[in-house]
Amino acid sequence: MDQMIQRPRGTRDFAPDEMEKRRYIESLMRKEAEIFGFREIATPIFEHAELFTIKSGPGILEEMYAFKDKGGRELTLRPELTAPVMRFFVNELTDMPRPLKLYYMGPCFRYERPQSGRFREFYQFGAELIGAKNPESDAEIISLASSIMKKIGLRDYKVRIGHIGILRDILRKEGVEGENASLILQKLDKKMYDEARVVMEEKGMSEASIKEIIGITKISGQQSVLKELQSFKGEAKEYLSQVMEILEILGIENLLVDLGVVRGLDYYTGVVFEIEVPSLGAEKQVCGGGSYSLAELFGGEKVFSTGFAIGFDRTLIALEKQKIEIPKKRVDVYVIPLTEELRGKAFEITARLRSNEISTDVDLMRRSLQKNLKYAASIGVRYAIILGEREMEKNIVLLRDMDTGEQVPIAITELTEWLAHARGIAPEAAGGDTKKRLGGKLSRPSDAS
RNA sequence: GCCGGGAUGGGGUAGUCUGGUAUCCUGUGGGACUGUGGAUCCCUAGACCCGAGUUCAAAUCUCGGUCCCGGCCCCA
Repeated sequence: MDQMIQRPRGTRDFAPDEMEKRRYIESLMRKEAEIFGFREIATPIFEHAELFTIKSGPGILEEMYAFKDKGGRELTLRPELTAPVMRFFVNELTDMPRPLKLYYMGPCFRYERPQSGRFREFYQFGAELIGAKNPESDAEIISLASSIMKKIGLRDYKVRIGHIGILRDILRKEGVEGENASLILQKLDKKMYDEARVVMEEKGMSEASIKEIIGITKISGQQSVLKELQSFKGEAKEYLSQVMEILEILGIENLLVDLGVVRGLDYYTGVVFEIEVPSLGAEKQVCGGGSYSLAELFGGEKVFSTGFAIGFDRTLIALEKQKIEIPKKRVDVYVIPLTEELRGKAFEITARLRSNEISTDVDLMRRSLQKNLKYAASIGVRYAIILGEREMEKNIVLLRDMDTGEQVPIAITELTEWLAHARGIAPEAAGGDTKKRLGGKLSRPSDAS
């Protein structure tokens, strides 16, 4: 016991109940992405560290699981998925028809201090739409992200949409670009207006522009707030209006224009958005995205893209807080032989049911009937099949409905067919009247999955 | 990197202040029970996060570490 090996800090094990829930939510996300015409891709768990330092600077090495392999290569476990996807695109997918609509799901790793909704190994679900730069593409991406949230049953989420170009344009007019602009945007993102003001003054910006910028970042509300931007009539404003219009036509809910959404990253070029669940507290952001231009950083031509990444674990926490119901998976049948001699018969029946896609468990502990029934109940099986010598002489078994306790004899030859009906599986060998024959004898659960 | 709260069988807990044989619930395995109580009763196994120190004696006190929870910093 003392020598038990602990799981590394910030990682998790997932028990069957939890995996069932995770896979279920994941499948809803995938399904939605595919309904939108996105196709799945996967990239390696580790990459050259350079892939990420190019984009974010050498400072992030501190926050990555970076290591040298036996060939002396500087590698790292991937801290996110946008860069790998763009590398993949530049390397091998540039000749695919545009726009490319890709989605992905997988583990990422960051060497950070774990806290609520924050782990060292965490999962991201994301999508990228590559090769288009127009309002409808941004709307498509935002639409997918919010549709996923809706589909999985999340309530109380807000989609905050901004446009980083509006702020960048004003800064550019004042001659502030690159690093300096990023510094200011970072402060604004955290709503540290006083500090942002100090920096802007240092960079020699006019009082009017400073006031305007701070004013703009505070603008948030329905689409109509865009009208408040009267003094500013840039392309960006028009672009954002169009995005909002399309989203409205698409019927997307919980939208909020919020020009304070900044995302302090250099490569974001236009529309940026976040989805947050306020009840989550400090780690309330469950999704972030926007349009960007990264391909040229990895040696490709300049290609505009737009995408998002959902923090899968946080999203799950949000769903758990609102006590969402996940359909429970059940094993259909548990086969119990009453004597040693019947064990072979039990496996025979088990194999036949399994080959007909009826999920079947069989006694592997040589337990008594009572213990077996108890076990069957505790694992939540739907039907128990009891094999006894008396019935076997007549080639029948006892079929027990574990929910109701009802028990009926049934011919072995009819077992598969009957269960297939009860489960809602279309039986191969038609025989549709079997259902009619036996239908009244056992109540059939309505939640057949 | 910083601040706070924690860690006792698989899960949940009592005991810790005030040092002395570790409590209860639940779950696991088995039995009563050899063909039908998913009930009941019984039995078995199973823990003081790790290391050092103080002490006749440490789950308990001291120090160091690990991990968990929450909050900062950060969040590509």
